Amino acid sequence: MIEAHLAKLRARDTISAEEERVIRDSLGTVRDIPAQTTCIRAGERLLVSTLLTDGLMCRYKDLPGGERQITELHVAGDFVDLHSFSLKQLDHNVMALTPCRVILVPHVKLTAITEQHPHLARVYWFLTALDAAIHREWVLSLGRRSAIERIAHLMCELRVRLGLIGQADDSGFDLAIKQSDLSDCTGLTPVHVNRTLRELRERGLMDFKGKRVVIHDLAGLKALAEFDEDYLYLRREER
Amino acid sequence: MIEAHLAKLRARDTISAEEERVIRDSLGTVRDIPAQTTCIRAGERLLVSTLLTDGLMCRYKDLPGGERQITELHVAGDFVDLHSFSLKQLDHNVMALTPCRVILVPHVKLTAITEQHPHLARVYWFLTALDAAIHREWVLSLGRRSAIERIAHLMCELRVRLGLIGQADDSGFDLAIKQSDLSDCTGLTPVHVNRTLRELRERGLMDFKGKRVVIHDLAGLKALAEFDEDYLYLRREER
DNA sequence: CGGACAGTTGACCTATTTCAAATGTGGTGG
DNA sequence: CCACCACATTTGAAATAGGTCAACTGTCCG
Repeated sequence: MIEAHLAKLRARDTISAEEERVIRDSLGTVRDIPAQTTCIRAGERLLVSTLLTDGLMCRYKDLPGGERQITELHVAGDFVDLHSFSLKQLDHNVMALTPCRVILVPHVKLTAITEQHPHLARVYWFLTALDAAIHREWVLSLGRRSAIERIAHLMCELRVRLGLIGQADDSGFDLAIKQSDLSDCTGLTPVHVNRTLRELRERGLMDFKGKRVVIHDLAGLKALAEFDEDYLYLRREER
Repeated sequence: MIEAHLAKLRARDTISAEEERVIRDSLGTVRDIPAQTTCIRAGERLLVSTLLTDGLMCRYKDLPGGERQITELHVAGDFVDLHSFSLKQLDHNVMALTPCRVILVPHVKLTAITEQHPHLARVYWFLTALDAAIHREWVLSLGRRSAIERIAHLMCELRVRLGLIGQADDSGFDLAIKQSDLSDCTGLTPVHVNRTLRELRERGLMDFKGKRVVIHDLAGLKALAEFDEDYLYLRREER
């Protein structure tokens, strides 16, 4: 059930059998969340963190006028709000984009990890630093990349992150979200996302149709996005 | 020398005398960095983290074409690359915007803190989560706010963060950066930043002239930016 | 079969960019 | 103290990427 999570960790550091046991002992309630459901709201007092085991979730913020901005997408194996352990309440909402399954991990268990398993604590600290690195890449995209570059870059990111858990390969991956969700990730309008996807199709790079991304020219897509996966910290290190 | 840093921590949690001593014992070399100097480059292997005690620094990423995007500004008291402790190398550069003084903190000292002072470790974990929260607010700005809103919002953020260390009040604060730096924060062109600053001045909200931000109408500025300081986590909590 | 909603397209609009030139401004050397 | 240089700021005019509005076309599901 947490294989994707362990795979994500083990791509970045060594997790001992003992540490794996500690992780498993920390797992609490399992919950299923229907698609399009906001499950955590900004400002709520939180006593658990949410580990996503199946489905696609997002974090988003919105403005009084109703504009929405997604700040990160989450795939299976991601701790969608590990940072709520430090923050106690979030500055953003969390929503299931597809039907999701999650495991709740009590903050008291995380506190115990910081007291008794410092290396594992550092690994989880790393995970939150990795989220921040992804945020920075999105800041760069939103600030300095064109519409087509932003979408191409996001697709490259998703391909790598889904690939880590065996849900993507060079030919593409399933992505059961709406074009308007994509527009909320990229700071564009749904209409312009639609036109830009057509452009990507017409350039022979990729096709997003029927909840699947089909990559026709991965090298070309990466080149357009100027994609450099260093920000995903895929190297194994002693953290 | 680290009073600003302690003030920043103590605005968010209780730091005991013992913990303060541990922090002081972790401090290494002091270094002065001239304005406009990049002191940390993406990809460098890092064994120390950098605590800023005086001046203004930024983290930035750039694209092959030369476009630059600043991902965060740092004021005195900030750990500009505490996350390098987890990440080992950065996905971005760090540059002094003004003449700066920093203290280097060896990662081995931080490791020791995670082994021996779990509460302090959680406080530092929190600091990196706070940086991520700031990143998310910037994602929202870049994705969904107009030029004038972005600049107004950034000024509101700086006023609060500088205020915490006694370097800003309701009337304004010193800000010794160029308009082009502001454009790199907000994803705009320097020309448009200039026009937008004029608009802010003409609306009687604020004036950025001679390296100082003079706020004429704080309430109006906040209203324009739809500024809500919750994302800066100013409440004291047991972390 | 119908209704709701996602995707698609066209025509027009505008915020921001681009390009280019003019005007400060602060520091340095003579 | 002044002249000059480099560089930041300011302004104008023209161009464009992306937004807005509105209609039409799937497509899925009850």
